[in-house]
Order: sequence, then structure tokens, then C-alpha cells
Amino acid sequence: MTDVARLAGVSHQTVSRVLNDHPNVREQTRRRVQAAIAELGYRPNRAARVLVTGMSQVIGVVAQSSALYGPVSILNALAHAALQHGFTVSVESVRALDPQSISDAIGRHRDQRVAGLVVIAPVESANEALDAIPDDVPLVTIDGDPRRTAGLVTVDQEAGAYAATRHLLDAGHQTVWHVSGPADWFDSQGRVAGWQRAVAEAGAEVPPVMQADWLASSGYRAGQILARMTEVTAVFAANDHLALGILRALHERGKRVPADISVVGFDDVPEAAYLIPPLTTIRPDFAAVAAASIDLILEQVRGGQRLSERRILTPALVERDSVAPPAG
Amino acid sequence: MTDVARLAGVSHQTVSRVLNDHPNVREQTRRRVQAAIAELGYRPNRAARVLVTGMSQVIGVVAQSSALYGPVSILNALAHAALQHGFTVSVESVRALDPQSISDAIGRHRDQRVAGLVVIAPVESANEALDAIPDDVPLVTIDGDPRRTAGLVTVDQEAGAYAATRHLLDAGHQTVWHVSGPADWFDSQGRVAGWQRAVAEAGAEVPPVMQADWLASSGYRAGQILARMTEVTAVFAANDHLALGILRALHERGKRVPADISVVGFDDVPEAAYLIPPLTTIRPDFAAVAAASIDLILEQVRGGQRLSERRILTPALVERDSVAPPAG
DNA sequence: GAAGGTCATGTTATCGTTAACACATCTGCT
DNA sequence: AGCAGATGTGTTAACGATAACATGACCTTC
Repeated sequence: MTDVARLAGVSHQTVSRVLNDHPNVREQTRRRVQAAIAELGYRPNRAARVLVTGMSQVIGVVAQSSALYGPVSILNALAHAALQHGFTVSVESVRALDPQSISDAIGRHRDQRVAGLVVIAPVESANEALDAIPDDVPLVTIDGDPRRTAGLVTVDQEAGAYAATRHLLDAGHQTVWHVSGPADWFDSQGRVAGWQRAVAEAGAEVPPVMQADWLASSGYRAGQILARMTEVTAVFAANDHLALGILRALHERGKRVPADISVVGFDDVPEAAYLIPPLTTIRPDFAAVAAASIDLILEQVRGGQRLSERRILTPALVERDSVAPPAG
Repeated sequence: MTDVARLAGVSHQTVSRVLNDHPNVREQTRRRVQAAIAELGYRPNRAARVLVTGMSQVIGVVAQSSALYGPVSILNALAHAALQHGFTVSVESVRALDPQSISDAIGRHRDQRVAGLVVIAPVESANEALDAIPDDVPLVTIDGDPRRTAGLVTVDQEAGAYAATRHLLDAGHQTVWHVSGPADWFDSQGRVAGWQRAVAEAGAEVPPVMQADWLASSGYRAGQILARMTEVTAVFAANDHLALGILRALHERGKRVPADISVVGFDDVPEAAYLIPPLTTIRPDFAAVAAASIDLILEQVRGGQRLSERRILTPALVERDSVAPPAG
């Protein structure tokens, strides 16, 4: 920086002003400094800036490491959205969402002096660590506890589940079965709630929830059971991978989809359109979730205070070929 | 840090020595300092340390943002492997792997003073940006150009493809067709080469390559063509999602798998075992790729010089139900 | 034309850490 | 006892940026 200042014939402070777009610099001086920067290929030292300002241009993200489509899509979109505002994201992946792991990850972020924190906190056990974060750190949770008052961005799981179930009922099914994600995920809870509401509103009997995790393997196991029950004609799976496993189990036992049983998924993974049969599903807008999160966090960074605003995004139904009227 | 020093009754330099595990500190002093650190909840300021040492404990990773299973798995495993050595990874996701985007990402990493760089560089266009990196920056490329001499970690695409093709030939098929990934990916090129070698070695005719990308949609299109050609009895797909699309297209046109046509994929995504039928595929060890990369980069960080070592990992065949002898 | 502003720039102090060197105090050996 | 070398600790300077204040030049305004 000293070299740049010397070459441009100004003080280092003026260079700093040019770098930070301060208003009080003569146009001519600014150009001279910029030329010197370009000529020397100078790049500012972030660490020095962070040291003196006490804050980096980085958004810290905490997420569970997984290859699940939803979280991965959100992560990618977060990086992209942040970049458009001149920020970088730094992701701390945790193995499991226990309070200790989460607060370790948050600690590592705070050591880096991140400007704000985005935590993908889909389970209850995250709350404890979240509550321990000092109030002066901007915070947004994605898929977090709907009951918490902090900044929250999420897709409306209940509305999506309601739409999926409603779609099956509208096709003429008496009732709809549900294969759910892990019980401790808020996503699962919301989807169960939306499904129950739709079935109950239709005056139908609400079948018991079939508990699973998010993977095709557990969908397959649930499907094996569903295939044995002759009264089942419609299933809403909590995500597309579960649906994939169900499809396979039904196929194995000679149940045709959608002729014998209709299935709806959730997420609209890229493969959904190429399953046998193409899967009707619910599509959340992950890019919008990310954009809203970055928006909300930057508002807090600029304002210097916590915001407890919520942004809830409604997902859309994508119709394909896995739903038909019941056989009878 | 000054507070800690005062509480422990030592100088700040001694605190620094305790923090960095310097040998010349009396055991008793060390304990006193550690107690003070714990009592005050002191955490060192990374930025100050980076400023003075000129290097952070961060490994910079450059990857294309995508939800593809392979890259995502590697990313997660990299973070985990780095953490075990006290390092953090920082990922810069680029939209496309053009030279400009890559060198921007590398520039952002260097501004942060990363200790080393891991670039997932599966296409030729990455080379240009890679060559522009100064020699004193530790560098490892994953899935990079096999012809480059820099540190390289990759799975042996050719061996995997050879095993897949061999497996089909061993089942009795006259020849094997191949649906390939994008032509500019080294992964694709390696898989094509392995497939060709196996077919040629068996003295069979090598069919033309069917060009696709990595997505189920293009697998579906390729499958529609394959299904029309009565002589096709065995297909090796460059990845599992392609295979998924192929499976669907074959099913639609009344071709049974594996009775009429056998299919092998690549990657062993978690859903592979639950396709219709369960997919025989090649499983690369992504965790091992990540571990080798971190290993190799840390060796360079410690040694202070570039290493042009290569670590090539052989993937394994996973047999399921999508392969059978030809019908005739 | 003197007072008071604004504008453009420079000077100095500071952020929190590690490096380099200086200085005691021990240890073991002759 | 005396001295070399190890051991433990303190002092000072630096890393590269921004903040806060100081300064001088140029406008207004009455």
C-alpha cells in the first residue's frame, strides 16, 4: 500500500480512501491512485482490514454436512447471493446438529469476525446454541424453529404439504398416507401438519404417520409395508428420495403407479422427472430462500441490530405422472 | 490477551507461547496461563495472527457450484479431513469453470492468505488459471488434468470404467455401449478411455460414444435412442443419474433391465440401490480423495514447497441387479 | 476582506498478534 | 569457583490497514 501511495504521489491514507470509495477524493487523484493500483497489481490485505475494523466481509454459515439436495442447493445459492453484495460466505459443516458441534462452529466463525451468521438449523437441538449467541451478532436461521423469534427464513412446509395432499384428494382419493422425515426436523413436522390438516378438512380419516429418515432406503422399507395394505391408494412422501424408494418397493410387489397407487414427493430434485413414473412433487425455491437470507442478514449488518423478521416462501406444485384417480 | 497476561502475572508474549505450544515454557506457568484463558473466555484474534504471520490456518477450495453427488461429497469430506488437522476450509464456488471465474476465486482466496489451494478442476479450461498461480502457493488439484505435473488427486476413472465394461463383457455381452459425460471433463475422457480399452481388448467392435452431460435428462434422451437399436444389450453410463434416465427410457419402450439390456453406472449415489432395478455401479471413495488431498496440501504447507506427487485411487465395482447375460 | 465552511489531503495512533532479540536464572562440567 | 550452554521470560518492533484529528486551500457570505 505504501508502494502504491508513493507511485501515485499521495499518502497511504488517500489510497485507503480510494479503496473504500470515500467521497472526498478529487477525481484526478482517484484516477492516479487507481492507475498505480493496477500497475503494481496491488491487492489489499484483508487481515489488516479485519484487525482494525473488527469485522470481515464474510457471512458465516453453519450447516450439517450432507449430500441432501435441499441444503446443498441452499448453500450454493447463498454463496452466489452473497457475492452479489460483495460478501463471501464461509461454511462450517458440522457432522451432527448437537449443541456442542454447533457452538464450536459458531465459535470458529466468531474468531474470524464474520459480519453475520446464517445457521441452517432444522432441528430443535440447535436452539440451545443459537440462544447463546450474543445479541450484537446478526443472525438468520434457515429452516429453523418456527416458534423462535429471531430472523427466520424458510419455505412454508405446511402449505407445500397441504397442496400435495389436497392434490391427491382432489384426484378422488378417500384419504392419503404420509411417509415422514425424521421426527425432530421442523421440516418434517411442518409437512406432517399440512398433510393432517388437508386430510382432516376433507373429512377423511387420518392414517398413522409412517416414520422414516430422508433416504431412499427408508422409503423403500415404508413402501414394502404400504404395498401390503390393500386400502392404500395415495401416498405423500416427505421428499423425493423417499418417494423413489417407495416407487421401487411398490413396483417390486406388482403395484402400478399411478394406476393402483398415486405418489407425491417434495423437493423436485433434478431426477424427479425421470423416475418411473415421472414424479409429481412440490418445488421449493431454494435460490429465493438464499436471497432472502442474505438480504435479511445484510440489513442487520448495516443497521447494527438484530431483526426478528420472518420470510416464509410458498413452494409450488409440479404435476407429472405419478398421480391418477383411484382404481375403484 | 493483555488481560490474560495480567491475570496470569506474565507477559503477553508468554501467553502467545502457551497458545502456540512453544517448548520453552515452564509447566507451572503454562497451567497458570491456561487457567487465565479459561477464566476470561479469551479467544485469540485470527486476523491479527494472519497479519503478522502472513498465513491463515485455512485451506482454500475452488469448486463449481452444483448439486452433483461427487463434488458435494468431496467438499464435505474435505472440510472434515482438514478439521482433523486443525485447519478450516473455505470454499469459493464458481458458476462456471472458465479461466476468469477461477482466477477470481483464487484471487479471493489469496487475499485471505490461505495456507494452500485445493482446486476441483475437472476441465481443460481450468489449466490456464492454475498455471498463473505463483509457485510458492501449495496447490493440489482434484480430478484435474492427468497431463499436468502439479499435485494431483483423483480416482482412477479409466480403471473404474474398465471394470464396469469388463463386468458386462464377462456376463456374456458381445459389446458394450457407452453414454458419456461432457466431453471437456477429464472424468469423462478417462471413462471413455477405460471403456474403449476393455471393449477393444475383448476383440469386440467399439460402438460410437453417445455424448451427454451428467444429468438424468440427457440420460433419458440417450436411452430413447438406445431402446430403438435392437442390437444393444449392454450399456455403461458415465454416472448414476445418467443411468437413471436411461432406465426410465428403456422402461417406457418396453425394454426390460436386465433381461433385455444390462446397465452399469458410476458413483454409487445413495439412491442407486433403490432404482428399478437396483443399479450395479462403480463406487469411488470420495472420503479417501479428500483425505489424500488434505494430506498432500499439508505436506506442502509444512515443507514450504510444491510437490508434484499424484495420488490415484481405484474405485470398486458394486454388483446389484442391473446386469445379466444377454437374452439370445 | 475577514469569518466561517467545505473539500482534499496528510499525520499519527491503533487494532492484537508473533518475531527477534535481550536478559536473567538455572544446569552441568572442568 | 567459573564459565558455556540451555531454559524461561520480558521488551520492542513489526505486520497493513482504518480512524481520528490536523492542516491548508479554496469558496461563500455579509
